[in-house]
Amino acid sequence: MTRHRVTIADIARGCGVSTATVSLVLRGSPLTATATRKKVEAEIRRQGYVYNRAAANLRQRTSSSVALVINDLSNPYFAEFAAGVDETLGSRHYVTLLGSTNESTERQRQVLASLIEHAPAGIILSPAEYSDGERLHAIIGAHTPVLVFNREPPHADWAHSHWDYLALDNRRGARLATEHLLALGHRRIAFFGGHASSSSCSERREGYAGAMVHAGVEIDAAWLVESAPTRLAAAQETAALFACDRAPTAAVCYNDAVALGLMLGLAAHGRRPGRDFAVTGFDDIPEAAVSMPPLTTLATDPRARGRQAAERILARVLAPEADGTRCVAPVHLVARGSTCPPVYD
Amino acid sequence: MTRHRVTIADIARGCGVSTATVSLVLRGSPLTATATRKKVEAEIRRQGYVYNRAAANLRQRTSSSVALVINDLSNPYFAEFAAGVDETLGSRHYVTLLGSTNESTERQRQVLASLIEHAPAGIILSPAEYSDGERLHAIIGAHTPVLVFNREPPHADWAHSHWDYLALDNRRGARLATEHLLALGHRRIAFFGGHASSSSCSERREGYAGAMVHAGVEIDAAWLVESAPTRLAAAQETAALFACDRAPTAAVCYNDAVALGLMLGLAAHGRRPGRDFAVTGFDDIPEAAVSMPPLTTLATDPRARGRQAAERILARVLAPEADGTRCVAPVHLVARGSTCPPVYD
DNA sequence: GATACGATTTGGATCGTTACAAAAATCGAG
DNA sequence: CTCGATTTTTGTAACGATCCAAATCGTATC
Repeated sequence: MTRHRVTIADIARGCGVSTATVSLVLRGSPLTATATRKKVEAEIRRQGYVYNRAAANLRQRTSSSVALVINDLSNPYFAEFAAGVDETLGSRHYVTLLGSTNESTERQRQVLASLIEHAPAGIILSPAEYSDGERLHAIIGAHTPVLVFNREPPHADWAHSHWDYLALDNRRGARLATEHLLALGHRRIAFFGGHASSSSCSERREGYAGAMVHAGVEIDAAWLVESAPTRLAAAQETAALFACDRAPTAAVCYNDAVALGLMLGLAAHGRRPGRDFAVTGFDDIPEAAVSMPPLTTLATDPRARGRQAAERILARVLAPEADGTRCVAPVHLVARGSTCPPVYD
Repeated sequence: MTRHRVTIADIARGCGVSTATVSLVLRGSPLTATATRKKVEAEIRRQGYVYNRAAANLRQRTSSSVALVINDLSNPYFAEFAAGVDETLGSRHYVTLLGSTNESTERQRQVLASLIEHAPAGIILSPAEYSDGERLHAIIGAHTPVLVFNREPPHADWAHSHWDYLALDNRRGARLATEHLLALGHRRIAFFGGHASSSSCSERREGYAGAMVHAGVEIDAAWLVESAPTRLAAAQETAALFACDRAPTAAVCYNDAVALGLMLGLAAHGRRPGRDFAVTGFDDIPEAAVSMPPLTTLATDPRARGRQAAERILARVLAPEADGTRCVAPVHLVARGSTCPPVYD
């Protein structure tokens, strides 16, 4: 256990060739004679040599890692995203450097500073809430390609940076959900949950408002309810929906967690979601399909988003000078039991 | 963007000192005069230098990373575990190398081989199902400390290896759940879900059987039902419970996913969990608290387990020669609405 | 003003690998 | 056999940091 790590020098010595030759064999170069290659490979197995990629990266001024910084790993949506990222990076022989920030910008700063010292080829960043674009630039610098996922931090000067952006089609998703409810006959539709200051929430609100305006329905200010994007916070805000005169008969929720929380809250208020109140979510987390009632929501396929993010950052690594691109991933409505025609009190 | 990476040589040149001095400043050595330190620090900021930890690690023959290999990242339980690991590693200035295997031993082999080339200081491994201990040893070799989490692969020669092991107290957990049901008056109690070949499932079955025997209740073979440990598979196996004469009135489930699946399946069979059939889970995933009815289960605090795993692997890195240790983490019963007294048909 | 001693600074070798240019080995043709 | 053209192989200088021994700098002491 104490023996030093086996190096190519040990292999070279062990079978009477130079380190350069061993290196060629390791990289499968066609420059080596078959006989020597066989000999070297045998010695490698005999001594249990393992390649030191860090040394190779240093010499070649390359990197074989990509950093993945996630704001909330305990959210199944992001966990699934991370799995997708790792899947694609792994298949391209990159390794994933993980950092989770728990939605703390301070921790995000530390995590990024630490990861950058490992010289990742690129960074996939799902920013913590309230992140600031300028500040992120200052921490990361201009040398590492970045793909920002999901949220758009304010003050990010996209025009002049080379950062890429990947997000969901929040507007269209919320519009689809709203149109679905309108088609069922609802007119008093709330937009429930999320922090309006976040880009994803405001985009979803825009989609919702767009559909309402298009249908000629005026939005009552009391129908816009904020909450932290968690189940618990959402459940606690339920009462706010019924505080006004023209109480809504349906709600477009910020995401599935909020929708599930709202359904719990409704039960506590004696209303049955899917029977006398309609609810939609956003994300289609696994739980949505099996909740009671099953949740009508917008599928976003986080694992596919993860794969996509990995593809894009690797593409960017190969073409660092290209302008930053913005990509909006499609979402599609999955209608389930949580939506029903309106029932008025 | 094309400019080469700034190195300590650039800093040294930029303020007329040697690279050795810059290195001392970077490491906060007390050997440097205050004036030069100030000068060097200013130059570092001016040029936007970032430390290259890979180069330092190479020279020092150290490592500042720990590999985390997870069998199923999309399972919230493991995602939470990963978040705990990363939290502790980050606070100790280590970086997490992530690898997810999706329960495939083949992918696990690739992932481990790739991660080892990055010379992690240690590996935290939650093995894919059907992993083999000997094979894992062959892939990883004897030089990297390993902490195995959650599952115990067969053929692992713990006595002679230095590998550590961290698991949940599966036996006690299942015993607590079973005793809880017995105390409610149940006698016909099933053990539902999981693959009996896995170590965690067989341990839980032992705990269940122990409690039953202790209470003087004989177990009907028809009460032992296997299923893949997913919600869907569990829901589909529900019928198997009611195929026998003496149908059970309660079930101890392999884990929460299985329990939630069973509750769905029960509803489809016209039985109401928590009213006329009692169900317990294992893990206490966030969803358990908010399902309908809320699930009685065993809390294992996966984030704390993650922190614990990180602590232990770092301790092992400092003392590589010590014997491998086995540690069993406590679990505790959380009684909720899914358990009720028995109702016979 | 020479000496000594602690406080700072520094050249140069080194970690494990690869790039490059040049050397050595091999081979077929004349 | 010799010669030129291929194949193979190899010495050596990097990559960016750190270690170590030795050099340099003050400045207090006699």
